Amino acid sequence: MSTTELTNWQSVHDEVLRRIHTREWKPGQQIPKEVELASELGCARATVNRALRELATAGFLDRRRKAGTRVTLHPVRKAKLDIPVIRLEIEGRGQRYGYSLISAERAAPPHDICGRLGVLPDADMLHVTSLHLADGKPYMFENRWVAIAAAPSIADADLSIISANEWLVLHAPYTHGEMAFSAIAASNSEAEMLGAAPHAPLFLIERTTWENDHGITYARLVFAPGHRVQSVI
Amino acid sequence: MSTTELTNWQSVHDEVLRRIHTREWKPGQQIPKEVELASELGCARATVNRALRELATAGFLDRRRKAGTRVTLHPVRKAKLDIPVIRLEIEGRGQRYGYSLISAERAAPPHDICGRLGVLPDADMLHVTSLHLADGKPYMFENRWVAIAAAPSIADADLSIISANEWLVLHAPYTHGEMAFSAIAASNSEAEMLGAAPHAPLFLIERTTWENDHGITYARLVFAPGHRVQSVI
DNA sequence: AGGGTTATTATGTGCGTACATATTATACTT
DNA sequence: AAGTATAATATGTACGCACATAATAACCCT
Repeated sequence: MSTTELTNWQSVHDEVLRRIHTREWKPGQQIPKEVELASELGCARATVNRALRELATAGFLDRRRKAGTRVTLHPVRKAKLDIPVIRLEIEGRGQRYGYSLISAERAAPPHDICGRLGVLPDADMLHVTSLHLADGKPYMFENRWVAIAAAPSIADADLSIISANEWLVLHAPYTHGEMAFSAIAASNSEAEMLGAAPHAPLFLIERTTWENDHGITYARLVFAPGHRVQSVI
Repeated sequence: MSTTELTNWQSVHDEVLRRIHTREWKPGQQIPKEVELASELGCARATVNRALRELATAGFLDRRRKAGTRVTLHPVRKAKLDIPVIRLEIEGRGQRYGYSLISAERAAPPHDICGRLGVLPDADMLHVTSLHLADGKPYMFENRWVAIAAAPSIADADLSIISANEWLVLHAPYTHGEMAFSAIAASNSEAEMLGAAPHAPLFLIERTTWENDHGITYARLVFAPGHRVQSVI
């Protein structure tokens, strides 16, 4: 055994992943316990623990106290999807960002918004619609409802300069949220706004955010034709 | 200072997150160094380190050696998206899973597939099309190319029983992959297959997977109308 | 000033020990 | 046989220490 010692958690991580990929350890199979691996690889148990922990959160391993560690049977792969502010998303692609406010008015929320955000039908809300541009061309149409109670100072913000999207990120951080992707047919107004044919297939993102079970905002983001959301696995 | 001591990393994590949310520590601001926080909260530096590390990977903090730790200015929120095998996705929703193979034949790959997977135009590939059903109704149409060199034994698999999707997960684990979401108009054949109107907006997922820069498979998954992909932020 | 070298410093990580906790296996009771 | 208390065990984590590493600050020389 002239095995070079793996004394850092990264190399242990890689070695374990290698054994999983080469099927040396098969799906469902139990792998050696931490102390055994530690002595085999020539490092401390804490180091092995760190490596296996990362692999478990990544979905490659199932770990349970006393029961030990085994290779995940059906590895539920997790796609990681970065969600920057729209402006940074566009600028990051080397394009020029543009923004134009279409409307901003206080109004009572329609019924479905109440349900989504968990607010009362007579709540004081801000309804904002705007268009985001990339290199001068329509990129995304934003239709957003904001609970003013959750972010009072947005009433004073000049939303013709900074988008509600970006204002909220800066001033009303959320604790958690939901996001849903789907495909819709362009309505007449959306088609006109985004320069698409009527009934053209458009990519839709719906985003709802809360701060401690207190609804902040619901946004309906309709993208120009051809939009792709990409992600690494 | 009768502060109760936070002696586990979870509580330190929560406390730091609280200070970020309450704006006690503002975006861009530098937070106390690990040793200071440790003595303030009454725990070891390693404990603080663990908590801050998790917050950094979650995107709330920016950490750099010597420069210290500061609250992220534009928190790039990360959407986590679980990608189970289609069968489990459907069964997990309490529906009955069905599967029917449409075609499976060896063929030379079209030009665009070569580019995506990085294989030669004369490569030996398997072209599989199939339909996945939920409660007997069309759910998703799968159009897949598999590099036989990357998974030779798939030539012997009975793809009328197990879907190529599931077979590959079990027998040809990948090291990394790409996934793209978009909206398309249903082609005539897709419309018929999925029970949709021609040109109806359909949700499309394209998935490409590699094993160590060696292309394995490219899949084009077209979903029945109304499909939504949901994710938590 | 300018450019390059050297100290300083905050985070990153490894190690050994100790104890906590969840879960399983075993022994025991009825 | 069934249920219940008890022991055994693998992982989870806290701690203190040491050293590695990267980035900045200070210094020095010309």
